Amino acid sequence: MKQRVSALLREKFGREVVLEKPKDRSFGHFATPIAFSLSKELRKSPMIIAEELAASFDENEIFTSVEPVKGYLNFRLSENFLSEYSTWALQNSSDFGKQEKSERILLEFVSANPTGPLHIGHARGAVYGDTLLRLGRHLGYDITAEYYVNDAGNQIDLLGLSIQLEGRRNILHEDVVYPESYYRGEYLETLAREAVEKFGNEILRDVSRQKELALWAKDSVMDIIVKDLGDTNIFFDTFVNESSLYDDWQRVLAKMGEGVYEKEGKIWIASESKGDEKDRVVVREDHRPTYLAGDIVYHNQKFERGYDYYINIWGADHHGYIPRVKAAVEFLGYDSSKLEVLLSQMVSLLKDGEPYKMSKRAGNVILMSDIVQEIGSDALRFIFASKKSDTALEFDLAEFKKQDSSNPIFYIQYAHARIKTILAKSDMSQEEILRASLKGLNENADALLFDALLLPEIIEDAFSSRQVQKLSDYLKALAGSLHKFYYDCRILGSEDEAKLLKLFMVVALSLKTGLSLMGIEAKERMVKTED
RNA sequence: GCGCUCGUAGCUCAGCUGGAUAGAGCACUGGUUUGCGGUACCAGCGGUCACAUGUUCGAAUCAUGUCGGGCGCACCA
Repeated sequence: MKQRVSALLREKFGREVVLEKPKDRSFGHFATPIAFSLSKELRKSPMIIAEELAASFDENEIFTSVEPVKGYLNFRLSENFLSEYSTWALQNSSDFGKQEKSERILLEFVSANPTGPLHIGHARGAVYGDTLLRLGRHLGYDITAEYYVNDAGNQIDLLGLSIQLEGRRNILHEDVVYPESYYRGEYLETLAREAVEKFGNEILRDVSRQKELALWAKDSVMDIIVKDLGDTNIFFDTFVNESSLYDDWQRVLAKMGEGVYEKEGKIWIASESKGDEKDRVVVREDHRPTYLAGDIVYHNQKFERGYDYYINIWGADHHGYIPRVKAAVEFLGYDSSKLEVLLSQMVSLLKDGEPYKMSKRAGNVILMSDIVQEIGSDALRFIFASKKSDTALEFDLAEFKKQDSSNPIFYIQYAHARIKTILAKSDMSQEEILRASLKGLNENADALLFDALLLPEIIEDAFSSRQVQKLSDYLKALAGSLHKFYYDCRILGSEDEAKLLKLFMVVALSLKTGLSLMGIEAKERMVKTED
């Protein structure tokens, strides 16, 4: 809709025109402050320019009026245009808001180490990434969702050790001395039991078999992770194992040429020359590669696969890591501006106003699966997709268990269900409703229709700004408009029943499409559940 | 100390590529159709947009500085 308007104005004025939503709907559907920017070059007051511009519009199919107000140019869309657009949207419902972008994008997210189940922080990045993925695909981008599995290095050794400790203590009932760092959590005991079944008790005692144990266990851990993700409708196309990349290390090292050098028996990357704080070690004196080495090989492999654009979602505590990876990408001969790193900030949880208690059995970490069990996948996804990903977030679980308007996900679902219920109750057929024209609606109905038709713009904006909360904010507002309209206006039995039902269908289409882009299924009706 | 980031209503947060009177939800207070799901709706209360200076016709938005919070500053991932 906005695209059509922009295109028309661009043609008319010969330049990009800033289109905004008027503060007050009574001004019109769209507005532009273009007269302000023209006033300098034309040496005339914005108000006069606006008046002249407004007068220059002929009759056309899109606008019913163009009015100058205090220097702004306000546009009102014609009923005809809105009505036809609505009919088109309803007839092509699965295409609503779709576009034909063609870039190929590699989106890497979650990438949590295969050393334990996902916690609430991972969940946030996962939901953020998956929502972007859905938005991007809706816009036509060809996006690959990828998970990078850090299955090499210290953390894997630590996993083996941790399973042994847990098994020896809880299964073999031995006294164990805990080292400084090891993992904890209920899943370790489960893994230890499975290991004993598969390999026998010795696997828990033999220090030399830690690696073997860990390499077996990490696959089981990945199964847990994949299940946790699947339970919230998050699925990956590809998994890349760090361990599979190291064969390539010498070649990649050579490829970086001047970007790497030897000093003190180690190999360094000259990242400082690319804006990093200092140069970094990539291979230690004992020839073991550092974590960064793995990421360099991985990013090389990514770029060799030849995507148009690369997006990584990282925990915000890794933000200092961005310059060195970008430096490496440049040394490898690629354009680092094609790599965008988005950050997902920390999450703290409350329950009824009190800090959420972390269970010892979970290893003092709030597990994603526990929260999904408590409030459901829909609520979890909604919470994380409704706040800017890169600012710290605190939320109260209790708020999302309520079944009234204070709970946004409930509120939106209820709006959708209300429409479905009333459509089911009406005697009119789908065909009859679709045939109705949306012309001649009153002001409130017109406003509701316009709001519902804005979804495509919201999707585009949410994706291109990487701010997925714009979608949830929109859905909340649209649901609010619907509830209000419903309260004010009798639908069934009214003269305009067909029109109003059609209007409601457009609203339902937007709500349903928007929710599905958030990975949430729109409900046909609300069922009151006991807490 | 250095880097990044945030500071908007009592609370949780929008708004930030500069634009019309700064918004929403929660909380609190008071209301609502003898009608389609009241699981809803309406109204009220509440702000020096952390502070200062600058740029501009115009600043919550941009720049610089100050103060305050978070994160990072590994040959750990």
